Amino acid sequence: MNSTLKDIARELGVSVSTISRVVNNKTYVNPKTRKIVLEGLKKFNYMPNQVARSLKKQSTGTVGIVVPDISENFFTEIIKGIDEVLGKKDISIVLADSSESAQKETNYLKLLYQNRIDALILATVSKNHDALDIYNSNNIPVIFIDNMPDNDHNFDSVIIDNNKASLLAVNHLIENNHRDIAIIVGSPDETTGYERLNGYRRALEQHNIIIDEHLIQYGNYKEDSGYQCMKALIQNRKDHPFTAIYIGSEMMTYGAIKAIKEYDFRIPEDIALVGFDVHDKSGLITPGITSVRQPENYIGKTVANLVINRLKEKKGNSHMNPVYQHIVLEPSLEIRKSSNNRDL
Amino acid sequence: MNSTLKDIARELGVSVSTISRVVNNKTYVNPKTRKIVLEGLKKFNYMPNQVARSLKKQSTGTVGIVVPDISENFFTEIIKGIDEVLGKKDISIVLADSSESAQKETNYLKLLYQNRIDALILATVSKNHDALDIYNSNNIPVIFIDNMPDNDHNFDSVIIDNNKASLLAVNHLIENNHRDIAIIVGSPDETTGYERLNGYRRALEQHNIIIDEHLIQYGNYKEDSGYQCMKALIQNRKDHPFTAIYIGSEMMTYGAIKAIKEYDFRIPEDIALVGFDVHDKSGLITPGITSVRQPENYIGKTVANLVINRLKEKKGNSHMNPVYQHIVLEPSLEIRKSSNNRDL
DNA sequence: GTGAAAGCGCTAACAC
DNA sequence: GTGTTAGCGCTTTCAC
Repeated sequence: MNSTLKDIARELGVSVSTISRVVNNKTYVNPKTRKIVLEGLKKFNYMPNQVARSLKKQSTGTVGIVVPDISENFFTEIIKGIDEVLGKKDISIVLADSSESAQKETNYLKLLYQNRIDALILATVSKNHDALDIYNSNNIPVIFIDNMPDNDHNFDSVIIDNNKASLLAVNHLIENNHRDIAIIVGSPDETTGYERLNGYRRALEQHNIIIDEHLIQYGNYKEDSGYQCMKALIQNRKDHPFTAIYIGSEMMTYGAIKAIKEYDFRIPEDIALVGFDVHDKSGLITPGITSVRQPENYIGKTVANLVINRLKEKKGNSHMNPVYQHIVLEPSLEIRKSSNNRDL
Repeated sequence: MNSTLKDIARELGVSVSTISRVVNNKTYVNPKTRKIVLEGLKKFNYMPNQVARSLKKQSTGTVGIVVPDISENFFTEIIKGIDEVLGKKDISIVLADSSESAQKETNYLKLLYQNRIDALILATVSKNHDALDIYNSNNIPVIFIDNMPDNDHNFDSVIIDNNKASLLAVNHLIENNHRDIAIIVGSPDETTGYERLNGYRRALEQHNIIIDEHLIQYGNYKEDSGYQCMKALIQNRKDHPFTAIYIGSEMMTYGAIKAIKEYDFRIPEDIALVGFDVHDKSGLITPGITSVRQPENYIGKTVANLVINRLKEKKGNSHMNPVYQHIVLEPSLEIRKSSNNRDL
């Protein structure tokens, strides 16, 4: 069995507080006793009980992360970035996967609160954030990534400029002589859907292209919805023709391509394509897919530093700086074969 | 601020223990007081402090998972399987990424112990498991996945039959008329390396093919090592010719293909290829890669059920059943274009 | 059926 | 420089 401070204190004939002092080496301890204690700790292989510590200190040294899907590279790369920074500060991470379910997300928010995480990083899929009230009222920092919350902004956030992301994508297609450009995008209830659609509209308007609302399809980020949306577009092609498509997520991109292939259209010759967040770890995806990319690692590091600052503030004043930070990072466009038919 | 049992007790004029009773609804409580208490709990939006609970109960309801790389689909799919089962039992998961570093792994084992996880699921990259002694002596179940520990087997495990995996892969190549088959495999210090190499040898021996030791390359599971190993094989090709290659991990497979392409060899015409754990989420990898596949979701669920059983045992006897379980699951072979040149 | 009280393992005043 | 003690929030035994 594991020994506690009390056990060791009894054994060594010193008080618990003395041992606690050398374990945490804060106050000065007589070098002689310190040595005795250190040997005792080693002998008993003392491992502090973090649970007891957390209870006493009212802080667990843990931050919670909730994402919709840990098998998406986009999220795992962010998590790694976060981990790189927080690990150095001895802050542990508790990771939860909401499986794109608002209900599960809410449950996790409660669960994590009960576990008294020191801060929360949230890639929300929900419109309702009442579960965050308890974080607010207990002064626990919450930082949004990927998606912003609906109404009030009592939280920090780190996202990319989704509007600009779409401008990059659509302008690129326009430069490649496309004017009839369709889009498959997430629900406008989420900022990632709303802002990306916005950018699409703006790009077209800037080039005086009249927007055909039939070329706009709303998906749910999953592969099958990309497939279904693409099918719908293709079936309407007679009345609402298009030569290019812009798709707002990785899995929907793969689904859409599946549909395109089923109808024997060629990419990019018949349909030029720009995706979003496409990670080709294999380097073998054919055709290479032009895609909007986000700086995942940097997002992760930025979020982590924000967390650290918030935690530092809290230790100081006891009240957080009420000015919330909304950090907006730059997306980029990775150009591959799928969009390039300038030579036709 | 958050209210505690004490706060609410004072407010309602009942004792702390009564409230605790209705919160956990174990003992019978007078329906009238129960009602009063329930209303009070709602009014104050009571959220139990899991830290205090854990300290008192000497159990956190949390299991730790340590994997070498959360961006590998192999691991995230396992984690999802685990989560599906444990989530239903209200057991939370703490996830740690050791980044393929034995040092980091050891640190996490200590950290997780200090956080008093109730059980540990470990995909080890280390040869030294001294850090697990403390788990052993405190009766905390440890379950290995993917790799087995070096010497003693005081732990449960859930792995696939790696030997058989190689038989599937190599026999398939032999059936496609290959006899000079190279291999890139993980370090023989790990069971995933050792057993996969073993199976490779056995398959060749069973077909009376003399093994050319020069065709055996040891990598470290990362992409670049696949690339380097493949390059080495190609450069020795004059003296040690081969027409097919079997590669023991996903990222090494991609690295190896990169090298093959650099030398302008064709797959499968010049070099037929079988990979391991290749996940093609896009469905667009060209050529399609024949690969050994593991039942990740099922592995996850199996591990989770083992955890649950161990925890149940512990609650009962206080001593765990000393018979350790080593569950071995079946790999399968997913056949695609990369290995198929039977028609040549 | 309910309350009082001990105690999980630790930290941090406060005394000396 | 070190020990004593209270208490973090909770569960659970033991009285009544």
